Amino acid sequence: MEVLNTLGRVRIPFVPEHDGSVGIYVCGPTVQANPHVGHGRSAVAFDVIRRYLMYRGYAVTYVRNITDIDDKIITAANEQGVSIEDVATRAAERFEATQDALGVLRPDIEPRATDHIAEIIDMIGDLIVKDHAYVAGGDVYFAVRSFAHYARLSNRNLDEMLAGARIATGDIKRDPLDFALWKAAKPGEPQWPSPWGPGRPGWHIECSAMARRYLGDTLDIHGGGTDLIFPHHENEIAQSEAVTGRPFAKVWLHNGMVTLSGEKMSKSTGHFVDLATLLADHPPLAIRLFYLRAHYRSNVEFSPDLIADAVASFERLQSFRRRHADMEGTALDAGIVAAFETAMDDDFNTPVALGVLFDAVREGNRLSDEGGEATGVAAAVERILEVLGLIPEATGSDRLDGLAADLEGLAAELGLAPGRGVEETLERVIDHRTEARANKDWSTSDKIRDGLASIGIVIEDGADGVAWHRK
RNA sequence: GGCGACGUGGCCGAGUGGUUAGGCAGAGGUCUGCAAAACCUCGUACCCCGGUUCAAUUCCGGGCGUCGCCUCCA
Repeated sequence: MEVLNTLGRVRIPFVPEHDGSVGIYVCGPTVQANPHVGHGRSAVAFDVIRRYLMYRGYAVTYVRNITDIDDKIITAANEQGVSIEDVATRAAERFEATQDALGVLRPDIEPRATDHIAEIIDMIGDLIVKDHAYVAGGDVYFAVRSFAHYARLSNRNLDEMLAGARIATGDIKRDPLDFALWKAAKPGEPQWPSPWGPGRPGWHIECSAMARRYLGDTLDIHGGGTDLIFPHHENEIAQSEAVTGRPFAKVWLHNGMVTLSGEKMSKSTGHFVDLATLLADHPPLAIRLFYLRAHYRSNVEFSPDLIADAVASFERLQSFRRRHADMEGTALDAGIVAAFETAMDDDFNTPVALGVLFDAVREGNRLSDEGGEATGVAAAVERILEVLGLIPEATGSDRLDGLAADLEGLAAELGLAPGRGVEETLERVIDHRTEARANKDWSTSDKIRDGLASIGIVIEDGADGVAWHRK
């Protein structure tokens, strides 16, 4: 298995620190507002990486933080006249709802910054003792120049950065590039006691503290969006390595951005599409498929047409699964599985993996059309879909929940008594149509099909009977 | 300006020094009462200019263009 490490931009074999186990830390959201399509992309990218590592037999510990204290949360709370806990809790709930819908597995550990103030304070204290940080007023800053490897991840030159840096007037920092580890409390802001006076953590330190707490000094994989490379991940490296003297992460993986008419989606500019809305309007896993069509590292353009494209593509997979259900216990087609693994071993190349998947789908359908044995192919398809997280919850799409009244109405129109349950009512309606077809009463037959379609039930006449599914 | 990524058929999107990516859309066909689903066939694509090579979309150089980061950001 090979991955492209952002650090050094080199392809390297993936070898975890400890045999058989992998610790992953992914930067999660700052919970201040509703998630947009870009947040979903990042979550899905690392969810697939996690699932594939598990598939490959690693014991994965997946940590994704929630940053629940930050300037923007405070601003939002003040604007809405509620507490920061309210803002954070509500935003976190919405975030998790979208994650669930996208089929993103819950993290093994989901630490919150405000639950780790003690670890944060310890780490800052350590940095001061080691002369990598200094107190100024009630603030504490990291002294960037004290860390020789600073800016190695983003490949920047400190002096050139300085030339272009904003000069804040009256700055108490020793160097304009220094960043805050601890911010002195301002009136009306949430605060915690510390050796340097009451205050709150700066933005980057919580990730260093929490990653170390749960995964130790060296992470196998650290992930996040490309927009976090500088300064966030750069600062994490500086803080963590200055304390431990060990490499902070073996591998850095970064997902590309989602763009909208060519430009990055971004909360702050208002240039974004709300994720929950998108998920409500489409099969959520079709959105997941939309993300997976491009390699995780590239940027991906969003548009309604491209979503429609992904929905149609997803429907093809669904149709295949309906046709090839009940594959339990079947041996997987080895060639297909091997091709899938080759694709994923190559830096999690999901577009190629999807190519393998759709090749297999065509092959399976062809075999079935010819009356051949497609179970091995179908079982392999199912396995791949599982690893990619593209199998819908059984409880959702093909149940008749909520359609009882509609179906009974339809039955009544046809002069049929309702069945004992929705299923049976539908059965009676379909039987009635089958009878009509047998009598070549096409108008009745088509009317029933249209009626069912209008309540979201699709009828397909096949060689071996009538099949239905929900749209 | 610095750092990084990228320019592929109607759209999206992999990939390779010479041999089919894949998806969506489109055309024709098979099946079918019709429809849907499915299958078969069809598109000789690789920003421009040089260079290396028997051979370049793929390697090298230059140009043009797009995007990301350099400030909060997945």
